[in-house]
Amino acid sequence: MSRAATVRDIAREAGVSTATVSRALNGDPRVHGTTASAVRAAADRLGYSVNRAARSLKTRSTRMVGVIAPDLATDFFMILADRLERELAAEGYDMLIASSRESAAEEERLLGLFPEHLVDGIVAIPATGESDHFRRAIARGTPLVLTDRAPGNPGADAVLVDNEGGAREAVRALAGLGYRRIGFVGGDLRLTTARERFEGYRTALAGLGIPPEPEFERFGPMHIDAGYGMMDELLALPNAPEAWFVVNADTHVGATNRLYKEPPERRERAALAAFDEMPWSPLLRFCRFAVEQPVGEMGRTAAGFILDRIEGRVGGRPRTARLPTRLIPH
Amino acid sequence: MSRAATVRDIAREAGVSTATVSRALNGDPRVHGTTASAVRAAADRLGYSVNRAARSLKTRSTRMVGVIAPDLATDFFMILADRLERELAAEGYDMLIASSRESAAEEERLLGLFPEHLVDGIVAIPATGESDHFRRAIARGTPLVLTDRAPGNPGADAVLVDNEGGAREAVRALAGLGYRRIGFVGGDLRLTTARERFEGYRTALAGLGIPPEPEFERFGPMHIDAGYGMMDELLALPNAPEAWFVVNADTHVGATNRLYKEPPERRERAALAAFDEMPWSPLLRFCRFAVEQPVGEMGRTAAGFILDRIEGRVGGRPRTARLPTRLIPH
DNA sequence: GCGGGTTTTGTAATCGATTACATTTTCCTC
DNA sequence: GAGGAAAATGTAATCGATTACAAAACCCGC
Repeated sequence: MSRAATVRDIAREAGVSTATVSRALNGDPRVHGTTASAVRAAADRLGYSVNRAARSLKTRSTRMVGVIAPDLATDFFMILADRLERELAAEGYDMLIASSRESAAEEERLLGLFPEHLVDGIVAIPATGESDHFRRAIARGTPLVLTDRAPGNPGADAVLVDNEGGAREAVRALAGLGYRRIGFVGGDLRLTTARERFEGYRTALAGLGIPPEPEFERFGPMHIDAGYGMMDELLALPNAPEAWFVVNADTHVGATNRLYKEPPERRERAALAAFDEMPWSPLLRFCRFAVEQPVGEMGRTAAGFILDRIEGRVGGRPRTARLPTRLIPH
Repeated sequence: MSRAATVRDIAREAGVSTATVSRALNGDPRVHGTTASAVRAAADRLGYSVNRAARSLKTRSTRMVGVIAPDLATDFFMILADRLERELAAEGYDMLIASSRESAAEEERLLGLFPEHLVDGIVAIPATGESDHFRRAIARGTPLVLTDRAPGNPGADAVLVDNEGGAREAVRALAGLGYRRIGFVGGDLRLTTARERFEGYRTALAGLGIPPEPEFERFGPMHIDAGYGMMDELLALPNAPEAWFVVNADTHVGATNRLYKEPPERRERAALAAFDEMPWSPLLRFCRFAVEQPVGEMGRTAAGFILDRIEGRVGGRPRTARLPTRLIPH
């Protein structure tokens, strides 16, 4: 392929200056209608497409928002990204996603890579409990919104859900079915989501007058295998729980998988309540309740926050939204 | 925030020229070790980070690969993206994802947006049966690799799976359980995946001496709701199938959901075989077989193809990889 | 301490689009 | 048709990093 056409080429082709070309193509009302059409025609003829590197070098804006997610294959993150994308598209912004692969170091690298004139702002789903790199990014002036998790207090806008309340409700609902021995299949307590859901679990038990039983509380990475493993340990206890609160969708799958291996009489009585309502949640045998997160609302709020930052509509004080969950019986 | 530091600032700070700064920061062996350290120190002191717009304007390369997926919330696409990302990261490339929202028009827009000096090449999962815009992108010189689906024959490299064989095997396996009345819960035949899987279904029946029954064959968008609807229609037939081949993970969820609503005696005998092995597939009640796609291998192959194109290691003739699936009994 | 090679560093052009400022053209009104 | 405001266009600087080419510094043996 030959060299791509530039404004210069169009200027020559249309017999005008590069200034006029640039203005015509960007819809500047100052160029005469006739000239504008001629320029557009020339651009079409040459198959012109703008060089964004050059443009953003000059304008310092890209109209793109970057999203950093810990993992591309985790449903919840991508559903959130999907909702966010719709909102941003409606405002004329494009969205780019990159994965931090659950690593704070990689996250920091992306936090540096993205602003280097690739995106105007960043929406991140923090990968770990680390927060210093977020603080540094903000100090550098990067418009930043955290979603789902908010480690430390890096002074960024944040869009969160009421994890504590959601978990509390779910555990209460299990108790409402008559269960007293309720296990906790949890996540790494350094993650705010995992910690808050654990607090909800504890609070619910306290409210029900059930003393906490440390043996019933398991923690691990919020993945399928860990869910399986934690359920395995809980089932091995001499006086095992019969109902479980499960911290998210992945652990839910793992825990369910493990339960399937139990003898029928034990399975019969098993009941789960899990965070995250997924399309397949109602199909999982033991799932009695799911805590639905307001993903659409989260996307909408995050889009609003980041656009406000980018377009400078809002001052230094960080905003936090804490959205309610909804308990869904299955 | 004040203006970000530039090579100029570093040059002043370190008492050298911008050329030396650039060379030092890019590890050019021609700069003296002592000078290089001094430059790096100055850069650190000023909190320098390169302006990629400026760099790629000059170098015409970004070491980034763009991925266009029809939908961010579809597991299979994101798992594929995840595997691809790992491969690219290993080669020092970053990956950016954007969603075409199942629209050829949006796909075309991204196909134009991405190369404008944002990425060096594109890996796309085509959204529709359209292929002209892919052809045009290639004509423009954009390094492009198609995955999963390959509409038309746009002359791009493609990484595909043996959809026909996978579906054939799955239907045979259902027949092996004794079923003769096997329904097809399918997808839009304009998509190569849907079409090839349908061919596999037909071929399997033919091989088994079972005459095709058009009433048993349903087509629609490959989504949960459509899966539910198609299953609904199939169950309403006077002499309904008792086993079903389901075209992908989403329709699988929908179809299963619908089956749950059937009276126990009918559910008892129901059996499904579905394309896509997901973590939760073994947990779905009626799923007897899943066709696993070699996602890791697809990512690896796609990464190899696109990097070969970007780095000009391969000529004009497009390459196609057709990878085998694996039947998994549940 | 001088010629010739090797390192190391510097100067200035360049990538392509945007835009401040300057200039020309158009269009009224009197 | 002169004068002046408004509209349209042009000139050239600019964004920040890279790099071709030029120049300087250093090292060596004799």
